[in-house]
Amino acid sequence: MSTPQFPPVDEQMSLLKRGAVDLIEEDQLRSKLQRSLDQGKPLTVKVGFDPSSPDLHLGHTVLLRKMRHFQQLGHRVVFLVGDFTAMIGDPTGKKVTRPQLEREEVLANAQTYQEQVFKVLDREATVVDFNSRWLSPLGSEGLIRLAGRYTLARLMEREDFRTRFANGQPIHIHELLYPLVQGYDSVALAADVELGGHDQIFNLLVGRSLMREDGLEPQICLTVPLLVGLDGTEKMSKSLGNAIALDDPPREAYGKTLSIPDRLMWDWYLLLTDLPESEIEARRAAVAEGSLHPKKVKQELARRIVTDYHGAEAAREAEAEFERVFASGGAPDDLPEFTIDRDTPLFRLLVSAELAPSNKESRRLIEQGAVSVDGEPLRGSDAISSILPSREEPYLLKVGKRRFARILIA
RNA sequence: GGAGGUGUGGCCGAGUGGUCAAUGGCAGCAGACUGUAAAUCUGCCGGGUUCGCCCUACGGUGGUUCAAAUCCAUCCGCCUCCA
Repeated sequence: MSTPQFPPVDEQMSLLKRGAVDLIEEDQLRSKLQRSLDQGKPLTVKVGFDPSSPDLHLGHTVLLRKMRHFQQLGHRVVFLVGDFTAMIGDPTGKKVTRPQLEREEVLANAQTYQEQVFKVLDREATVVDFNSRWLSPLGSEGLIRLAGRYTLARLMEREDFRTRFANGQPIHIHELLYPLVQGYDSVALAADVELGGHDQIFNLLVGRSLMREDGLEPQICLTVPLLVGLDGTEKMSKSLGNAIALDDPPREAYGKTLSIPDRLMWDWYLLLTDLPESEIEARRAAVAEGSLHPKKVKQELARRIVTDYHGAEAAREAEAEFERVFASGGAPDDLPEFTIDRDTPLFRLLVSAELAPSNKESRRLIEQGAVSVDGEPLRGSDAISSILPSREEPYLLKVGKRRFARILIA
């Protein structure tokens, strides 16, 4: 095994600090890096993942990219699947009746997770581990001993617990155990650094304390911000519908990126690309003084994001199509095609072609002037039951801005 | 173990016998406008319809009533307090 070549400490620090929220403690990270450089030994970087929701979006990649930074510098990144913690994690208790199945489910999720994660991470350089490896053998005795090493008062420092307690909302015991168990993972791995989202800072710090108590050198805690989603206010999350999923088709990812508020794109540049910060600043300044159009900058961002997950070719196509559809009112290339019986009234036709979910909605859309045939808008209550004459070539139907289909009248 | 509260459309939340497909907000959809799928304004926002109406829906079930989201019984879920 060859000795890894690490870049100079200052260079490492500047990459690692990019976009970080918390870095506890900066000096300690510096000396760890120095030592690793001197001894030619990589740092162990721990990142925990709860495999309960396998659909990754750009928000998750902020953390993944930071992991990637460590990998680029030659460090050892442990992708820790919280398979044990996920199994005790459900507070409603509805799922506890079938622990066997649930374990399978967790493992299946972890698998899906990994497939997506390696779009960002270097597969070769990633160590995948499972925390059940040490948490299962711990047993109830070990768990109680672990619980004896922390106090309620310290756990209640966590804002989440504090406010829930103050508001009379329930806090289940296992939730209190969570930070401890997560902290124990750090002890088990003897982590040099733990990364997480900013919301994880409390748990990361518990790991730091437990390590110190165990006589280990405490881990560095480095957090990254939660990415703000498409709406420009809430954090990106699938349930809020403001997310770009990693497996969103290129044109979706492209269009969604262009729809973010302008002010948000600087953060996205910082957190979702590796464009040097000086260049980001240069663009920002150029936009501010009016010499660069914000759309241009945002298009570049969208292109970069799509390129990362779908390749340069897909990004070019997505951009061309976006221009065609939205800037010039054209239609995309590959459209779903339907063959419809002749004499079908328009409102039924829309439903058959999956352009409207129900007859009622279909009527509404037509009345509101949302429907056009071959580029000609159809409007009004007369149009609802109108019938398209049959002909050789298919009709191009458009509903709203984004729904298209080709219709062939049988 | 005891006392009380609560369960309404995708979400939050009004409504306490008919005028309720159910006020309002959010989300969503559409139109106008725009560099944008942003912002703003306007409209729509359970389903079917021969446009008369009809069907489904207010935790589940059963009942009272000409009529129930609203009353009664029972069951289920969630929450709080006391022990």
